[in-house]
Amino acid sequence: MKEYNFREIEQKWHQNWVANKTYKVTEDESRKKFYVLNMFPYPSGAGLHVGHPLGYIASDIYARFKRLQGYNVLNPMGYDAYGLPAEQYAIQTGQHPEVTTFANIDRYREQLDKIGFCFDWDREVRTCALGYYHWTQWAFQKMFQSCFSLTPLTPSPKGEGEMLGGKARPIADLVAYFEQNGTEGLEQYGVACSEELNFTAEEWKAMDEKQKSDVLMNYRIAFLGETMVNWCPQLGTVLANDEVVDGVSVRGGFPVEQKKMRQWCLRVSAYAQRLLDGLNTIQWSDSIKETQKNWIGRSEGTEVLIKTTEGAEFTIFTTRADTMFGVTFFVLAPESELVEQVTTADQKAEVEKYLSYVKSRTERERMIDHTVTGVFSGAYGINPITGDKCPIYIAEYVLAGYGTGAIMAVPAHDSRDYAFAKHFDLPIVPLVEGADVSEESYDAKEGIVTNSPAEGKVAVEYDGESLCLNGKTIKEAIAETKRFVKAHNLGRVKVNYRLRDAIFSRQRYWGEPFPVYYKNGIPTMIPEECLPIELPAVEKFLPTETGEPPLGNATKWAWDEANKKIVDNALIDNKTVFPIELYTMPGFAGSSAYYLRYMDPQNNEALISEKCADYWQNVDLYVGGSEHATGHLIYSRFWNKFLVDLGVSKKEEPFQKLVNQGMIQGRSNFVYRIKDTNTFVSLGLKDQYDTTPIHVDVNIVKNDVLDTDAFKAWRPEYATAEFVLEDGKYVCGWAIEKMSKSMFNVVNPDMIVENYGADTLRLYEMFLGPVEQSKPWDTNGIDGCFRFLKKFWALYWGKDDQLQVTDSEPTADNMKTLHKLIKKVSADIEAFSYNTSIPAFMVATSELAQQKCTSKKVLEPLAVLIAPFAPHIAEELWEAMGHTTSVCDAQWPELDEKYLVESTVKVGVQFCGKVRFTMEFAADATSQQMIDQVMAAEESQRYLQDKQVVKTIAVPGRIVNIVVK
RNA sequence: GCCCAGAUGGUGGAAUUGGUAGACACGAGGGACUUAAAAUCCCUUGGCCAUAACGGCCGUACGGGUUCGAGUCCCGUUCCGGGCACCA
Repeated sequence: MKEYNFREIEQKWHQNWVANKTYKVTEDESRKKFYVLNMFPYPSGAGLHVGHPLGYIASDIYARFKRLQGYNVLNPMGYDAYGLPAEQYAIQTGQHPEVTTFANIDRYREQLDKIGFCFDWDREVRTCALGYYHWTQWAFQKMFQSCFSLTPLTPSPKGEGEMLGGKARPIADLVAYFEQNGTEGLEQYGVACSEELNFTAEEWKAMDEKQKSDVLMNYRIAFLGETMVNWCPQLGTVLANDEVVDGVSVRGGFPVEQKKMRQWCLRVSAYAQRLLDGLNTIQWSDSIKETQKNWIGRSEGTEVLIKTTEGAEFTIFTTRADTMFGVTFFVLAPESELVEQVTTADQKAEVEKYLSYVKSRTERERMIDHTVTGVFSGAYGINPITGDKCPIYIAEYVLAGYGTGAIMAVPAHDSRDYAFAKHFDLPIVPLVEGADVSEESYDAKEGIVTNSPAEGKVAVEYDGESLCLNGKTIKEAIAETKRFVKAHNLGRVKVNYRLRDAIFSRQRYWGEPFPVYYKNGIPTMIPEECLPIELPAVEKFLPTETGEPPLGNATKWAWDEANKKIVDNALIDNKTVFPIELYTMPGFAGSSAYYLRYMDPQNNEALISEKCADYWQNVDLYVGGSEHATGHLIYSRFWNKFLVDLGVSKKEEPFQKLVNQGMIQGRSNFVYRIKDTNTFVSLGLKDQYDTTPIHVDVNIVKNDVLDTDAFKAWRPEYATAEFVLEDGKYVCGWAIEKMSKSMFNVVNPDMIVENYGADTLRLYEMFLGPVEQSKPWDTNGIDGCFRFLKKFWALYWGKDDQLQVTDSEPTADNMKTLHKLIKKVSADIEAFSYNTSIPAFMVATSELAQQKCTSKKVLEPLAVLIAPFAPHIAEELWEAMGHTTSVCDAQWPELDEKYLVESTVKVGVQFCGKVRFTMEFAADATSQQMIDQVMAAEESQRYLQDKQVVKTIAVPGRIVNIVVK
């Protein structure tokens, strides 16, 4: 029989695919499109390990399957090429990050090519390529030139249907509005802003350029904002919220502090509602939708205006409007501007002391340490519902960044307020029937409201009406209070989101430069036709001595406005030549719209052409890790929605279906050295000695048995190692850990491909378990898949290297095996459960081998079925069977149920719910026929003896159960 | 604290969605072929009891429940993983 020479086969087909451009994709209106995408990798210096290709293989199978079904499949790949590691390497070595990045990309490409993916490499994108980041810069400028409002600021000519949740509009519309009305009446349009401003049309017209620029910044979607940012001193840059976990940076784990800085931001918060609503229209896992919902954090509540006895006023936000009668104090956030307005003269010293204490605490300390602290402001607020005067406190448990930075405290029904009240000995007034608040607060949102108002008391009257909530459920009480507050103008119903605007600038070198220059302090866009603005060369990649970002080292980084070009810094005169922005964009800038660029990667006129956008629409299947849930997957959705508003992107949601592949963990091996010796003891005997476990390279261990010679050669200090063996073998211990160099548990795909071939690797990665599940890599099982491919190969080859595929008619058994497989595999791929298809292939292969099937009518479709999983072997067999075109262009075999119809079925016969034996029934037997047959059967008699039949249950084709007593 | 997902042999994992639990693979044990090794093939492999043979009982983290019948549905508990977290 002809040997399965995978090395020869795979090399042959790699060359063939390149030569024939087998995976080239073009827009083809005559065929339905299907867009499969993987999260593109950051090309790190370590290269790919066996975990990386998991998602690529899964989506490659899907892409190949869809192509076989006749779809025009887009399955591209590229590189998220800007990033910290390359920059840090550059700082250490002076090597330009582009050099290391390109070297890493080449290595990635080489590794990827070995695995046989059907990527169309002509569509490759790199975020650091000029032709690519052109459009990142362009999108930023469009965001700068846009504001966001719920309804159009100009009457729309056709009264077009408005997008629920608002959309981006030209900032010019807002300027026109200001010219006419100032800010008057603006609130009814729902314009997203950093803070609410008030001016008249005259005041607007009287403003100078700088003032107008500052006002508009308040509304732009990409804006320069003075905000609290996550500053990481060790990294020398600010970070977005999703880049900080537990007060330290995700990359490097360095402490992060809060700092007020002027930074570029994206008004992601404006899209909060659309981001939330969109989740209902996409096929993502519940857990990731949940994560995004939490991150967006919508809460519906009420804002109420509170006046102080001193005449100041502030607004509080509450989701529990029903508890207005239980308010016993108010609390302001220490960072809030209200503190200054409210604090009385005689409490000023105390308050200042407290504020400096709060300032001294780091974000991390505040997060971990929840002890009750606070100070009395000296002022009292008047509860507009009850008329009661309650003290106003300042305390760090109230956050400035959420709601209005001020709350009403209801200690009876909020655990935080409760702790505060206990500490400062403030009254606690319960409002829910049966609630016991002597030990803790009653936070639950269920129960009947009482004590609102208390017996014998009457709430404040407005227009002859006063609020009474007694006897209502909490839900009803909330609704009633909202109505009352609104009706009497005491406040308004308000929705708040936890989602913050994204900080969009970084103090780094290796990122997209901003196409912005500063014209006498006014940030100004470099004209669109002058884009892209190329990242300038610098000598050093560190910040400058004066603390400016690395781009401050660039000598040619000034904008000549008249000549529209970049010139030497020396020419800056702030009349015609101006300095350019020194910040660069963050990592998520380039990765937010890359899926669109794949549709039309070479286009220099636009991000994508209208034609390509219309054809490819959005990603049908997106595969990637769930760790991007609150980062990339939010930013991308935001960015896409903005581009939809611009008319560039065609679908509200960029990724219709999302599959999160699990992480591949490492399986480490250990040897046990007897203390103070160079002798190693096998796992089973180690307890007899005093040993230290030592990580050993998993590549010199097979099935947990150490190759002792390889071990001696591994490191010089082990050259003289001695072993205490069990059964003549050295057995290693093992543990599941992260795959990393330091644990010597990294398994490289190249090695697997070298030893077993790409097809075996692909099969085995899928066989390991569900794609979505995290699991340890264990090379041990791979032999099973390799053996299977050899058996599969053997189906086609007879003696003397001759193909044994004949034109003979297939038997009924042959067809049954084939169609069972078609049914199973088609359903599995569609459901992304490849791990169960491979066993199906194994079973079918051994069945066909047993049947001695040689019929072309079976073996041809079989080769097509395996093509998505093991494309090389499929191509080889396809060619051997006389085809001159690629198996990729074959037709996915159609299922014919008629081969699966059984004349008889085997059914378990139960007595009293327990299966006692199996019986054959006619496939179309009715329940009654089955029961009759069971009753008459000889086997049944022992269970029926002396007993009475109580009940009979039969499901045709499934089960018969006789209950006896 | 709140929300989400999960727990099945020595191991990775199947189970037509309420109908013969443990497919398939690894590992282990036994055997065949071979001078030998590799490769290949065959048998056994959840636990306990039993046997010349048939067979029986227990078993899907734990405790209850619904049902003729539960790995699957419901209630409670434990453990592991993920998200959010002074968000009012």
